[in-house]
Amino acid sequence: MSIAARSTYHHGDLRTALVEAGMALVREGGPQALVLREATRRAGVTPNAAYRHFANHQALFEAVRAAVLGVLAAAMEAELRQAERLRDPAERARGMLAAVGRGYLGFARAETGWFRTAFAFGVHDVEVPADPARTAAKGLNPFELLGHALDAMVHAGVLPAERRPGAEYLAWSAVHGMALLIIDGPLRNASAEQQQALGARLLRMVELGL
Amino acid sequence: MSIAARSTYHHGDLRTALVEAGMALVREGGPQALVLREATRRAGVTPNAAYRHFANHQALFEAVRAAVLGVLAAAMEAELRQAERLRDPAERARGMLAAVGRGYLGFARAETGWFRTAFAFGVHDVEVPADPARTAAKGLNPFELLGHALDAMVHAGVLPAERRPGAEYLAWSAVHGMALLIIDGPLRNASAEQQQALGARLLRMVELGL
DNA sequence: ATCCGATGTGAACGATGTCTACATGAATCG
DNA sequence: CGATTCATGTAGACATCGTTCACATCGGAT
Repeated sequence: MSIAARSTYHHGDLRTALVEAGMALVREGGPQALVLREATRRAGVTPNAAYRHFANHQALFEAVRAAVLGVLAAAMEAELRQAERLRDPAERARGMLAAVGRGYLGFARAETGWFRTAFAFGVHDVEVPADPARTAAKGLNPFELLGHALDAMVHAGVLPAERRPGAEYLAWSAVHGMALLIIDGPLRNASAEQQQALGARLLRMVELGL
Repeated sequence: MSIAARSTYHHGDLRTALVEAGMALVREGGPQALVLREATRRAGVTPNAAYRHFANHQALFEAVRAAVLGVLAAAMEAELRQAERLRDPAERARGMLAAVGRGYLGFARAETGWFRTAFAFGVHDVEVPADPARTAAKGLNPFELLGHALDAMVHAGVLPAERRPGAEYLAWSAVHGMALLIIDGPLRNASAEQQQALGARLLRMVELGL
């Protein structure tokens, strides 16, 4: 449905075809790899056709980023579901925070190109992606998932309520920063075990220091 | 020395002229704003002249980044010098860690374009910049300054020695992540007071959780 | 004084984002 | 059912960018 030459004059659903081509480009190569002309090429269409669906390159990029954020959210939710099985409420709440962090870091390591794209030049507002198919049931974005975990911690008495406001920024800072150190920074050559160990230690630091 | 048309055929010191032009470009506009041809234009020189000093665009970019890292290190050292005045060793060690973090976050807020450039697509190895004039006496890079502060904490008994190894990654993660949230993320619209308060709280979290 | 290596110039190529004008065809409406 | 309209795609062009190849110019070593 992407590279194939099309018989009909109209494409059918060029918009999503372009976004999907963009996601493929960006998956390896990161944000720089999103070149409008190549995306149209893969969709079997003239470069200008893209302008019927996106105002410019940046608009296409934002659409791709939104889709990528949906994938990230799904990865985080997958981890969350495991933690939610824990019986003890305090244990579960702590597990949820760790799960959110693990999902985030794991995604950064496994899908570097996508991760870089998701946060290229800023986290922005982390909008919920428009495509509901790619989003999990609740439709929460990564940031909201983190808030969810923190709420659970307060509810379970693991985190004092007065420290709840703003806590997502502290936790997110730590995890996001480590993700960058891992994919591009001094930890990029560390073994997977070392990376995971440091990640776990970071999450303990956050939990302790919050 | 930059825009001026030159009378001599040879420029004199085109290499540093290009780096300085690049720094100006990147200061506003961030990494994307470093366009080779514009840098040569500002140096009053033909585009190809750049290739006598840099293998390609990326090489020029790396040179600019190195210079920017030097400025960042200087900003951090300025903050450090204030903390080093404290008498009580424990107090001083803790103050040094906070100073390093403050310098980092302050630089990110004050020089967004430069900060983005310094860490565009990865922290890499954070090399010491080649230009000694821009570097402070010790010639330490940002990462080493952080290690310095942590060493002081161990020495002062504020940080258990067994937790020292790897601690720079945890601290850097937190501070770097928050810097990104501030310049591009959900905290970009927060007031300077809120940003500073969150920064201070983050640093307390790190100190406590390390 | 002469040569030569370092440095800068000139013209060109392919690629990219984007603009303006034109072509096509599916849906709407008489 | 046929004409028209409007969303969608095409054609061609432009400015800009990074980069290459051949040539020009100069300053310092011989």
